[in-house]
Amino acid sequence: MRLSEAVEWAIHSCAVLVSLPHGAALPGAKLAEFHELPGAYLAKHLASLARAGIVEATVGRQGGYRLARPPAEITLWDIVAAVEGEEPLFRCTEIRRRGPAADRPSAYKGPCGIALAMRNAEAAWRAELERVTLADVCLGALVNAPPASVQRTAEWMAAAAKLPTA
Amino acid sequence: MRLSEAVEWAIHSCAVLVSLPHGAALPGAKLAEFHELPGAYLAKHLASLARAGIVEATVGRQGGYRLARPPAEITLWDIVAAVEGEEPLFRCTEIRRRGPAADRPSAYKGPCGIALAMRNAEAAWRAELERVTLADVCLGALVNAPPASVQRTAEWMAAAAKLPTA
DNA sequence: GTCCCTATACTCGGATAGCAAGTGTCCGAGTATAGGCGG
DNA sequence: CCGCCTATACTCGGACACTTGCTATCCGAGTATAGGGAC
Repeated sequence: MRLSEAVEWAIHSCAVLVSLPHGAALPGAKLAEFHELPGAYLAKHLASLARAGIVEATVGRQGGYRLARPPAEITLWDIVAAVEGEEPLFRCTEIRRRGPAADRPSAYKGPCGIALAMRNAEAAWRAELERVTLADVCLGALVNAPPASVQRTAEWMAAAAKLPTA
Repeated sequence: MRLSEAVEWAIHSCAVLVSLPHGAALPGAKLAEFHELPGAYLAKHLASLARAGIVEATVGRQGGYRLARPPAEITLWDIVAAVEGEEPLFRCTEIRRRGPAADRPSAYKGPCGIALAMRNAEAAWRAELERVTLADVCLGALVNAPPASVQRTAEWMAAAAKLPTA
């Protein structure tokens, strides 16, 4: 079992959008070009991010994507949940209520202990993802990334971004 | 994204094996019958548990499965890892090193911050699963399960288990 | 009665199909701009 | 010269094929037992 590759793409794409000038927009095709990703497929997931209210999409000639909230208010969990869905990793099918030793369904009061434990573990995972914001990862990237890459990113962004009508 | 249904089967099956008399064995077919599971498919995953050293498999007429360790020394993570594999949920493909703004690969010193954050979250998930042992869930089940079900389980087990040659 | 041998019945394990979900792609609906035309 | 209108180019969003991995199944390799026969 593994997370969809699109999760990585979505997080990196959001990180790129952080350095977008306020009010500007960046087309999905440019966003895909920045990481050499398949544009059409990335667009599919950018749409998911838009539905989740993480990014805003504006159509038309000057259109594109921009963050819908400040980076400090977007957590990694928000992005993961938008791309993968909020459904839990573990789904209890209540097999304990089946088989030769099963009692009538109404006799099972509390939830299945195994499902509970799995749910707790998922909650810990989710809590850790909620603790990290987009601002955090961008700050870390800005410190660790090669200076030349930061420079080129700024230049590329200036050329690719669609500035608002001033 | 969701975990394989076999994870639930494996945990419940191990929980059943806890109440097996010491030295006895329970065939995979019986184990499947207890939860009305597809026997052939469950066998596939029981083999995984055996490879991981969680259960022992003995072949032959009196053969079957038994736990390889005391229930208190088997964690939920052990079972999940055995069934799903130890590969991380999130796999970083280093897309930051690609595209127009990328620097030469050797310029990227530390690991990708996003991958690090995802890995931390997974570690929290794993830690929570390692905190819960098979003994824990069985104790909880024994308390919460309907008494009639516990009774029937004991009877069924007495009939299905293959006792060691005394 | 005791021992040995053989046939049997039962076990697990890996190799083989079917299906759902993730992956990848395309085209249509909609909008802000750019240019041409009229006043 | 200025304003309006139209055609254009560009955007996103949802509908359509393809590949990977989970789901399900079967048959073969191997072993402890049970029974029969010989001593």
